[in-house]
Amino acid sequence: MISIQKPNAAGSGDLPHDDDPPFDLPEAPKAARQDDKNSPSISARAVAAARGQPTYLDGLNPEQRDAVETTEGPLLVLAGAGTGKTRVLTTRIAHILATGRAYPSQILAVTFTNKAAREMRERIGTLIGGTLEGMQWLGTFHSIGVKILRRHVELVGLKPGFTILDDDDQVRLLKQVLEANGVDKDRWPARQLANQIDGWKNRGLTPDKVPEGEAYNFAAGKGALLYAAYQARLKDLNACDFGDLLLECIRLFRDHPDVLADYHRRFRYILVDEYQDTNVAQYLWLRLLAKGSPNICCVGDDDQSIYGWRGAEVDNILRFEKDFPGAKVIRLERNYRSTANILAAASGLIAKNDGRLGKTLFTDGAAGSKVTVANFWDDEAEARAIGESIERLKRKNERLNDMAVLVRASSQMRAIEDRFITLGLPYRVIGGPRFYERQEIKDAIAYLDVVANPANDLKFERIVNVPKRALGDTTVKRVHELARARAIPLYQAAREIVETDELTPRARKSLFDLTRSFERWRANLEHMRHTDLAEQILDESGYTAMWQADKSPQSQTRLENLKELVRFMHDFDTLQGFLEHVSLVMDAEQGSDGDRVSLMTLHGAKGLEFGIVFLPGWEEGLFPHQRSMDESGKAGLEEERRLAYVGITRAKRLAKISFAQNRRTHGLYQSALPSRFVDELPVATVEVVESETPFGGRPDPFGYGGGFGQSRFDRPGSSEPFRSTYNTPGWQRAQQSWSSGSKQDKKKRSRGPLTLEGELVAASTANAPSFKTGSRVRHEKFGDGTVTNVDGNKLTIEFDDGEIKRVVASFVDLI
DNA sequence: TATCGCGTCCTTTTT
DNA sequence: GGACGCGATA
Repeated sequence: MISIQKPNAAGSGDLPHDDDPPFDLPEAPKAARQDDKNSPSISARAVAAARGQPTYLDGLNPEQRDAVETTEGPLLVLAGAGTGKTRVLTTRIAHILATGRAYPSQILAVTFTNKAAREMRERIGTLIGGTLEGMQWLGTFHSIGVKILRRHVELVGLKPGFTILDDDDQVRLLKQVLEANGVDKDRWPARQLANQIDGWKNRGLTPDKVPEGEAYNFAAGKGALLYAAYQARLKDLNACDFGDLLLECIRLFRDHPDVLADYHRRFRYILVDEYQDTNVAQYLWLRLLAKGSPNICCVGDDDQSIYGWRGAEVDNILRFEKDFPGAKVIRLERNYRSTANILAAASGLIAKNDGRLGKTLFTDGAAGSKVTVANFWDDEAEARAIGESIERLKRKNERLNDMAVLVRASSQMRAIEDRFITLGLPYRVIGGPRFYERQEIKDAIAYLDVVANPANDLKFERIVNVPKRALGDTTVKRVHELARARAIPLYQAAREIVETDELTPRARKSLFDLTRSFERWRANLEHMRHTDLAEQILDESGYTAMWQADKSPQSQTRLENLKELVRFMHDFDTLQGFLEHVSLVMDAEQGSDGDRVSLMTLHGAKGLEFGIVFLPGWEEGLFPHQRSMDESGKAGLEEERRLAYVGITRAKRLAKISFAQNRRTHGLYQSALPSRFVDELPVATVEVVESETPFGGRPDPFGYGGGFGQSRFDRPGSSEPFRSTYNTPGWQRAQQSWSSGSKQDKKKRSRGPLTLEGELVAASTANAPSFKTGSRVRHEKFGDGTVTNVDGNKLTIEFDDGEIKRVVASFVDLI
């Protein structure tokens, strides 16, 4: 019995449980293994059922069941969209546990996101009845990577309590590296180098392994050298970036076979979610770990591989059978999510891709409605139509929660959001800047980090002059020089430099005060609750005051976010524990209150499902995106097509595709061609719809739309001249500046289908503040303004930037 | 040192 | 259209 090297004390919160159960526990019951390959007979199941056993297998279809019960040997589960992938994965784990094949701590289960890990944990818990305990190796690639590294810190050349750099830190550090190596940081931006290095790390390349040709991509051949210098700096700082969490593990496993052997003994079963998204480093990591046990089960869908641009290798999944000889492949093709028409549309589209493993989704369900395709004059008309369509559906008792608008690029969101705001349609944006990525949260965390860990130079640099305290570049540079010369952390250098007269008196005083504050806070670390300390730090540093003094409309939200942060810290026992969580789990559940339409990118929609899905912006250049095609050619186009496939398959009942003839891009009004994907949809599954609003554009008979004639969605004969001037761009521009009550506005409202106004008035008068002409109000997005007209629950507001907008009252606050 | 105005660039994004 | 970064200026 070999015991795993004791984890290092610092930063290992999970220490007490870490080594149990011991590895030499009695073998799991052998009898249970006999039915591995063949499903138990009906009578055997009846017997089992009588003993009250595997209810978790109920309701699985034969393929799913096969995937659950084939526990031994390599297994690839090709799970099409909506075929019960997560169910198989979680049931499989429950099965392994229930049949005593392994203890929870002997199962390695990897996901990509914390959310997926969390969900899996919960669902397994439900299956086995209760909370899942002891599955310490269920997590993301990165969180498991850190866990392994923390247990063997000294072997990888790090010290206990090493820090994990976030994006900002990484770029800040690279800037220094560039400067130190005399690289012109205008010509060679740090951001670009960061991407380059991430790319190398994704492919498992250490500085010495970077192909010579590629090393020349950056700064005239200095690429690999800068990469090496960056790694050296990381070691100095006792830090690593996300890529290192895997690379260092790989190095550890290769250099220390004994350590790897320990993990081999430990992990009897390995499960991997979303295998099509793994990159080379993750693949190598898995390969090394899987050498100990053939029981590796990867679940994925080559048709949903949409992260090639960040290093995912579809090839990993395509190659699975070669990599793991004797592998069994199970296809899950029975779809439980979408109607037959939606499935057929998606399948027809994805069939245009080469190099697939190939699956044919089917359903026993109804044919359902055809996928609709509509064409609009421009992006604003498209947004208007979506808004009206949603209102109409809502009146038919559809829940907003069950609808989503999926866009290719976030720049498409603005037009749609604007429309929703005007209509008063509640919506939520998914995947916007997340909580921990917000400036104020990062700043606050930087303060806390420096208190807990004075050697964290990058965080110190982040907040040294935030709020402004007269410590500009020149001062920081001096501190840097001293730190470098003496090989000490910046913070210590700051403390020493204030003892000299190297700085201007003003800077010296200011820096002295700052270091003294940090000393004070650090002294309080011992005897104060970390939440109280956080409040003290935010107050005394002047950080809260900085936002209180800020007059921008978002400052209030920022202050609330800070409060939320402190509230969230209560969930942790120590500051250290909190910081550890934050560095890895940049993720906080956002409130999902109320009935709201979801708005997100197609990438963000992966794994989700909605009854009704709107897919706007299907235009050449936007979708497929030009850049994707320019940079990656056919592979890029195929990835875009997979993205389209992902989009359509999110829909359960209704998928509504649309494209605009004109779109505002980069501030320019440009004409666009329908996406080739539109014409690739199988004709039988599609219904071309007339624009659903009076304003929807038709191909322009006077020649403007000349370029659109090829599409089979242009029906000669049905074209009419503009029925009015409403669909001209000029009209729309004019419309923006109208105040309420104008003739056209009334006309517009009465023409269209009834709006939700009645309902909204009813809903919002309950606790509506009383707005009147002249009221000063604040809008989350548009800022402050003055009410110039009140019309029921709709306000016309002249914002301070001169914009006049009509907004539903519930979107603004009195100030 | 802080701030303003100008030029540049524009997918997707998790850890 | 708008975010960001830089250089000139107060």
